[in-house]
Parts: sequence; structure tokens; C-alpha cells
Amino acid sequence: MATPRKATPRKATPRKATPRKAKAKPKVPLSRERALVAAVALADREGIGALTMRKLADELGVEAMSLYHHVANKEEILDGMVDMVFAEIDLPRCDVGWKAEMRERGASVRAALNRHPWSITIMESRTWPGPATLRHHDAVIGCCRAAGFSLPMTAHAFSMIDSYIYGFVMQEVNLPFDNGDDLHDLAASMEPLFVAGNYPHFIEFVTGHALQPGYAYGDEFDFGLDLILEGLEAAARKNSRGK
Amino acid sequence: MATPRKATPRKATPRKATPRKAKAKPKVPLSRERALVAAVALADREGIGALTMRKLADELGVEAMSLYHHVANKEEILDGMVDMVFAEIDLPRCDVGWKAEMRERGASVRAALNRHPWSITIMESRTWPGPATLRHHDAVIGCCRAAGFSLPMTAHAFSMIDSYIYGFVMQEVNLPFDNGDDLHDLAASMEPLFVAGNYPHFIEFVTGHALQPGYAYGDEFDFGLDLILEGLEAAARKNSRGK
DNA sequence: TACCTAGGTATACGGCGTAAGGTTGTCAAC
DNA sequence: GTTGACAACCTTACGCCGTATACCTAGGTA
Repeated sequence: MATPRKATPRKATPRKATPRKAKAKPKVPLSRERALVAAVALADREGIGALTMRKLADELGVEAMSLYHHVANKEEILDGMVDMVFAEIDLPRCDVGWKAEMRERGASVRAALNRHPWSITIMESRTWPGPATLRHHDAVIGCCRAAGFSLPMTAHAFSMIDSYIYGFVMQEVNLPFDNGDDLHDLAASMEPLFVAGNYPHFIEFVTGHALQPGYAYGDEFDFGLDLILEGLEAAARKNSRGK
Repeated sequence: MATPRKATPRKATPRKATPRKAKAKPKVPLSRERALVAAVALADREGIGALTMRKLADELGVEAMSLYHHVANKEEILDGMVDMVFAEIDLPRCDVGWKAEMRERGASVRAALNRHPWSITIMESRTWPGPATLRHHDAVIGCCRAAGFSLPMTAHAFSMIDSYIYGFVMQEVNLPFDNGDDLHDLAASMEPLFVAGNYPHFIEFVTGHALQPGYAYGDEFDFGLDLILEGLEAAARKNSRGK
């Protein structure tokens, strides 16, 4: 009873040739970079909920606690993952015209966030931007300034465009269907809501437009982004004329 | 070894008078509604991370498992909480003019999401809208339709306005400071990033504008919303004239 | 040789969501 | 009044989680 179970198998097999497992002693040593790459791949493949320190370590052929020699905690991994997503975004170059550059940059942000649907989820809980994130923000601000925007106007543009993109992707990523195939399932599962005759405008909208064959929510993106860019251009023009 | 431990203390004190604790037998019975209200209060007070089934039950003077007689699982609680936030939003009435109503509705959404900063975090992981959410969407769509918007134009407006609001609040809620007081701390903690001379536009923007005394990020909201509403109005006008 | 250190492992702790099953209070049917 | 069904609540336990602590070991340096 003194040593209830477990029998302390500490050095039961003290052979020299590291008989741990068939794990073959990782040639490349663990590193923060390798951990982040594996974390992104794991989250892409199985969702952010499946990203645990144990699973990530397993992916790398290592024990969970080994990760802590390279990152302070899981938060730091999430921070690094968000920064890796920002690193995938094409930066505006600002020699073509700010509107075209912003449109391209917007598409690039949207694509990156869609490639890694978990990123928008954890972005808002990150407080400190990483280097790629800062580089991205710097380029966007620089693009506005190069176009002649004042600092206040730059703030307007920066806030507005990014709010729109993030909000759009947040909704897009969360849609209960991935393509047009399961629209019928969706419509069927919504039916209980409708029989009562409530929400008449919502029903008209969904059945008469959103669930129609040609409609895809993703197509809304360009309309909104263009409207914002045109509006910003007009505001900037008026602003600089007024000054 | 047959009954290894635990000693089955089942009916050790079978006294009649329910001597459980000083817990005083809750007069009002537990209910889904009471659970949701307490969950919102707890998340408001201590953050969504502190919302666990055990803490929530404790709050209600009850054990964790009792909650499962009223909700299927924690997901259902989160769903209900989001719907409670939507229930706080003032619906547009649409007899004043859609632009004014949308401006007010936007402010109301923003206020509700700011009152419950956890809501934007969990909104995107909810798939099925609750009744208050549906009522809200129905009212917004109805407002657009009453203003003469076509269904496609309504889709544009609905997507665009809500994307902007959600994205804005997402950034607003996540700001590393709550008011102007700790701007100096913030500036100080950012300094290591700047000494290298990287991110010149970002530095100019932050130090020359965003951290200046008069600036508050929240003030950006109205500029963007108004620009969107004006743009939508122009688009709708052109659209109906073209038809 | 002796020690230091970097990077790996092992064990354990407290907390999580919740499955399974026990207990108790209420009330209708007999 | 007794019985039995049932709903509401509780207890225990399981397998996860992040991570503190301690240990081991290989390689470099004195």
C-alpha cells in the first residue's frame, strides 16, 4: 500500500541505444519555428479546437513539455500563428494607385483568413502584433500616405477597410455551408423556424434571394469593398480641397 | 483489490433534514432562463474564460450537473447568451427613414457588443441563430425593403453594414487600453519595436496621430458607418433609376 | 576529469466538460 | 395512506487540458 501502483518503472530498461520507441530521434531539432509551422498545419487540418500542446508535440515526435523549451506558453503559439497568417498577405506596393492596391490587398487578406479559418477566431484575443503584422500595417499606412492622405484620413481608411474585411470574413467563415451543394439541407433544417409565419422579411430574403441558385455570399465582398474605396476617395478629395 | 479504494461513503450521514450545507435550498428553481442570465452576468464580470459549468452552477447555488437538466451542453448556453445580446439591440422601426434608423441600429449593436465584450468572440462560432437574432435580422431586412431596396440591394446593404459593425467592434474590444489614461504605458511598451527604425509609417501614424491627446479609436465608428450608408443610398438610387 | 547547460522526458496537479447513476421531493392514482 | 412515476438535483468518475517541477542525458568547455 505504500507504493500503491505504478511501481516506479524509472530505469527498468537502461539500455544504451535509446530504445524509447520507433521514433528514430528527430534529426532536425525542435524549434519555435518548427512548432509554429506544425501548429498552423494542425489547426488547418483539424480545427483550432484540436490544437493542444500534446497533439502538437505528438505531431513533432516529441513530448508536450518539450515545447516549453521554445515557447513560453500556448498563448505565444497562438500569437505566432496569427503572425504567420499575416506573413502570407501580399503587401501593397503603392506604385499602381492606392485603390487598386487596396483592392488587391483586401482580396489577399480575405484569402489568407479563409485559408486558415481559425485565424479570425483567435485574432481578436491577441494583444501584441508580431513582426509580419507590423510590416503589413506599415505597408497599408504607407500606401495611404503615398496617396496623399492626411493622418486623420489615413486613420479613417485604415479603420474602415480593415473593419469591413475582418467582419466580412468573420461571417463568411461561419456560414453553415461550404458551397451550393447542401443548400437544400440548410433550407430543410430552417423550415421549423418558418412554419409559424414569423420573420416574414427574413424568409422572403432567404428563400427569394440568398438560397437561389446563382447566389453566393462570397460575391458580396467586392461590392462592399469597392463602395468603401470609392467613398474614401471622394472623402479624401473633398478633404484636401477643403484644406 | 476488488473494491480498490473509495470506501463507498454513500449513506454515511442519512439524516432526514437535508444537512447539505448552509445553502438554504434555492426557493426559485433552476431554469434555462436563470442559467443564461447568470452566465451573461458571470461572463461580463470575469470574462468568457471564467465561464465554466462549475462556476456557473456555483453562482446559482447548485452543482454543475444540475445545469444539464435545462441545457443540452455548454454550447447551448453560449448560443443562448449570444441571443440575449441580440435581444438588447434596438430594432429599426423604419418610419423615420432607413438611413437614420440604420445609424441608430448600428450604434445600438455596437453598444450591446461593447457591454458584453465576450459576445463578438463567440458569435462567429455559433451556427444557429436564436429567436432574438432572427427578429433582429428580420427587422433590418424589413427596413431595407420598406425603403424600396431590391432583394440584391438588400443583400448588399445587410452584408456590408453588419460586416463593418462586427469588424469594427472586434478591433475596438481588443484594443490594449480602455481609455486615454494608459496611453503612456502603451507607448512605452511599444518602444522596443521602434528603436530599430522599422515600420516608419506605422510609427508616424501611432505617435503622430493615434496616441495624440484628442484621438479615440471609437470615434472612427461614425465616419465609416455614415460613409457606408451614403454609398448604399447612392447605389440604391442608381440601381432603381437604371431599372 | 568535472562541471555546466540546452533540450529532451516523466510525473503530477488542478481544472475542464460531461456520462452514468444515485437521491429526494412532489403529486396523481389507487 | 400507500405506491410509484417522474423531475430536479447531487455524487462520482473519466479522459482531456495547460503546465509546474524534477529528472535525465549528450555535448561543450575548463
